[in-house]
This record gives sequence, C-alpha cells and structure tokens, in this order.
Amino acid sequence: MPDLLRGAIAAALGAAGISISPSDVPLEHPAELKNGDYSTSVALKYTKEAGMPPRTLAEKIVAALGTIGGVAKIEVAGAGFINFYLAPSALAEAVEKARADDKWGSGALNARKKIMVEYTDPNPFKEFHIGHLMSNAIGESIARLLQFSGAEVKRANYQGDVGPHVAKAIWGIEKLGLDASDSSALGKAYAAGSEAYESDATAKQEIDALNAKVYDRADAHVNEVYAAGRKASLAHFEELYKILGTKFDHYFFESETAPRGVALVQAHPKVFIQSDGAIVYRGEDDGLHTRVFLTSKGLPTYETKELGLAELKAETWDFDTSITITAHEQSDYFEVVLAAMKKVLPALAAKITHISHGMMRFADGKMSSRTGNVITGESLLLDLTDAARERAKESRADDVDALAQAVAVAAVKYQILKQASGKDIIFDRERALSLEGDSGPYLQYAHARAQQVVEKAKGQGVVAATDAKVEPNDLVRLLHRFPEAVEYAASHNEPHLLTNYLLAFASAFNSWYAQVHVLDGTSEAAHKVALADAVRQTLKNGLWVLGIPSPERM
RNA sequence: GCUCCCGUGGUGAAACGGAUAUCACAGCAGUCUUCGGAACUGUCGUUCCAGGUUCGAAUCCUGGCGGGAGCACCA
Repeated sequence: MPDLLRGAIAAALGAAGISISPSDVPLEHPAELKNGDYSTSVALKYTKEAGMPPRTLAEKIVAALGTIGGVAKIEVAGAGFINFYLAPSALAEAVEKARADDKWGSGALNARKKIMVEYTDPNPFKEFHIGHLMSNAIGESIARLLQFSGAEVKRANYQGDVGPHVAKAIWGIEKLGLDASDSSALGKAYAAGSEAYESDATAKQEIDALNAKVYDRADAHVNEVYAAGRKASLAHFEELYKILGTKFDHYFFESETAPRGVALVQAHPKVFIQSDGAIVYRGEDDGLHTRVFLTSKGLPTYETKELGLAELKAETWDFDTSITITAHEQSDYFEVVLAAMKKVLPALAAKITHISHGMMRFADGKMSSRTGNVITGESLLLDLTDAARERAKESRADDVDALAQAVAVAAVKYQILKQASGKDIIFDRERALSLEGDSGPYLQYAHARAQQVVEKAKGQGVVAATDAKVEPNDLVRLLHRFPEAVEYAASHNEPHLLTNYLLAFASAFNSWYAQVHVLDGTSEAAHKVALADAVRQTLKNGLWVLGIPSPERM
C-alpha cells in the first residue's frame, strides 16, 4: 500500500507540473488515528514550486488522484495535508492475514543478506554485569529484527578469556584459597585481585607475572586453575543465556584472536609503529587518537585482538555485514580500530559496523542488590524473578516459576528496549521492578488475555470470521500498521521503535476489550473473536522480535 | 584542554522538519469479582537559554549554560 500511494501521489504531482520520484514522496502514519491511515505533506513541501497555496495544491492533487483501490476516502486537512482512509475491506484483509500467517509482518528489507551480530560479550572470571544484560537485550532484538526482515543471521559472542582481569582473578583464587570451579567465587576473587593490583606493589608484580603465564601457558598449575575457572564461568553464562532466550551460533575467545592480531600487527610495521617502547597506531592522521596495540612488554591489547577477531569471524562465515554491539564508552576506541583495519584488512573493514548503547546509570548513587552487593545483571534478574513470583502465585499459570522467569525477562528487557539504544538508561529499582503500566508484563498480559478469549471461543464452538462490513475501529487500524512498524524498526536497527508501537497497540486492545463483550452470544461474536485472534498473533510476533516470551496464561 | 553524545510535565521516556508535543509512573477522581483488575475511564502538568534558517523547529545551524563518555600501554 505505501508504494502504491507514493506512486499515485508522484503521478498526481506530475499532473500539476512537478516531477518527483515516488521514493521522495513523504508518506507517514498520522500520529492521530482520526487523521487517517496514511498521510502526505507533499502539498506543503512543493507549494513554492507549484506557485499556489498548499491547500489549493492539495485539492489539485486529490482531484488528479481520482479513486484508489482499497482506499475509502481521501481528504485535504489542516494546513494542506492529504489524508488517506483505508476501506473496511482492506483492513479486514489485514486482520485475516495476521491470523493466518505467523510470519505476518516479516518483510524483504534484508532479504538474502548474511549478517553476523556480536553481542553480550561477558568476560570469563568476571561477573555478568548490567552492561552485558543491556548488550544482550539490544543485540538479541536487533538479530531478530534482521531475521524477521529476511536476513540470515548468525549470533556471535566474543569473550575475554585472557588478559589482566584473568590474572587478577587467578591471583585472588590463590590468595583467598577459593575453588576455581565455583563460578560464584570468581567474582570475589577478581574483586580482591583488582583491589590489590591498585594498592599493593608486590601484588601488582605477581599479577603481571601471572598475566604473562596465562598468555604463554607454560605453568602447569596456572593452566589448571585457569581451565577450571574458565569452564565454570562459561557454564554459568550458558544458564543465563537460556533464561534470556539467546542461542549463540559462534563463540570467539581472546585467546584465539590474540595470536592472529599480533601476527597482523607485526606484518605491517609501517602502519603500527614504535612509540615509547610500545607498538601503536597513530589515529591522528584520521582525526582520531593514538592507541596502543602491543604493550612495551610485547602483549597484545584489546585493539590487536579486535583485528584478529575480524579475521577469524570472516573465516568462520562469509558474511555481508558484521555488527558489533557494545557500550557507548567504546565508540572512540572502535573508530581507531576500524581506521587501522582499513589499512591492513580493507575489504573486511568495509563490512564491519558498530552499534553502541548507553550506560546504565543509577538514580540514587550505588545500587545494591538484596544481598547488599553491587547489583549485577544476574542479581537484577533474580530480584525481578522474586518480585514476579509473588504475582505468579495468584495467576492461572500451571508453572509458577516458569511464569515468574518469563515476566522478569519481559520486565528487564522492556526497560532496556523502550528507549533509543544510544541513550543512557537511568536505572530506577522501583520502576524496573514494576510489573504494571508501561512495561513488558503489560504487553504479555494483553497477549494472554487475547489468547484466553480465543481459546474460550473455541470451547464454545464460535468460529472466528472477519466481517468486512463492520466499521473498522482504532484497534484494527493500528493492527494494520504492524508490518510497517517492524520494517521501520529494522531499517534503523532500533528495537524501541517497535516497542513504542506494541505499547500503543496493546493499549488499544485493552481499551477495546474493556468496552466490548467478545463472546456475547450474538452473530457479531465471530467477527470479534477474529479480531482478538489477530491481536494475539500480532502481539506474539512483536514480542518475539523483542526477545520477550509470550506466556499463554499469567 | 580536545573529541563525541545528551538536555522534553514532579519522575522516566516518545515524536522520518509537519496537524492541538504523545505515553507511562507518581498525584487526584472514578469503574467494584469482568469473556482475566498485571486492566479500563477521567483529571492535573512539559520542549535549558539567546539568536538564525524555514510556509512550518523539540528536531537543522551558531553561541552560551548544564550533564555523561572517551582521550597510551585495561577491556
């Protein structure tokens, strides 16, 4: 429909002596439903070229448009907008499509593209913190947006299993006599090592020595502790991915990318130069800043490993695009790495893009979990699950724990995905734990209601059927916008654009549901059940794209 | 100091340069066991400041003020 309208409008404008291509026709969904299903501001834009007032030009365009199939009414409104109102039959068709096709709304925007999405990226031996949770929520949703719009997607997770943080954790394990195979002890060990590194010169030397041993793998005991800790950490992360609904296709580790990166750096002595004993890339030539690639001790930094990662990714899968999702604080770093990569791996550098998300900031200073520790992604999820369990006990769900978990995931992901991903999130415990209003559970609840009324209709033998003669309401008009809402979000790699739509849509459903009685025993029930069924499937699709589970009862 | 990002009701957010700036929370007033109240209805209240571009600016440009991030051997 959008393309059809753009073409017709461009042709009508041509009749008024102005020639533009259909793709340049501004066409939008009016924010207010009373202003129609589609609207264009061409008459306002080209009023000068046409040499007539906007409304006069708009009238001329409308006259030239004549009638369009599927459009019931075209009118000039406001300063010179042209509004299009779809015919009941066209909207009824959308309802039927939504019911019949569980892929309804999936498009061809990224058809046949091969895209690798790298996100989450926690570090073994460290805790799964809130930044990882944010990266996971955003990355998973972008991966699904891409999939839903036709792309072949591979999910990648890149983890720092070597480097100073590992040495700090191993030092802590040894000093505190902790068990490396206990994932919950690793966070404590890292904290101890990290603190000692700053305050104790002897400890600093010991940790630096350990770091070298982790890289050269020559010390049998260190290797043993390292292997146990790494294994425990990774197994624990898998439990979290399962709860969050992410299944990675590829895992990359810094222990693999480091040697590749070093080889790349050493092979290009003109690009990576000596400076104060270190090997650096001078980003100033590209308007950036200098960054160290090999330390004066000869060890690779994150920058060098990133080069090796790019090469390793490309060997693993022949992608068209590789997207990396990280926190905003790494944006400048990433630009320098990309600039360097353009010099040594130009073809590959052109395929790599970076999306950054904001930081989680705390509304009231340091945030603590219920155990008094600094809040992590994991503790947040646990706290939310506990809060949700209280509600779940009074629900109609068969499995209270499963529901509590599904609601907790919805609550936390929604918080992250409701706003533009580049912006910081002000974390408010009360708000994050809230299961009402502008929240993930609100969307789930609307879905569960629709699901249950459809099931009940089946039990009563009511056969759903859309009646094209019924005057379309706001709910139907919003439903019709779903495919374009997904495409809009996908084209910007912005899940929040879909979240905003789903909230408005779920809200319209709840209002409608409060006003009408679906199973009222009359002949109109069939039409209403059909609409509820379309809402059910559409919310389910939308929640899937956000990476949020949609329980049938709650 | 330099670079980048951001300033929208009491709070948190939305708005491809378009229509009366939208939504939620909190507040206030209601719906009172309904096909599911994790819901619905009503109400109160907002674009940091000063210029500029435009038929039209929260949005673009310039200059302030305020906040955040980054800027050499961490990731």
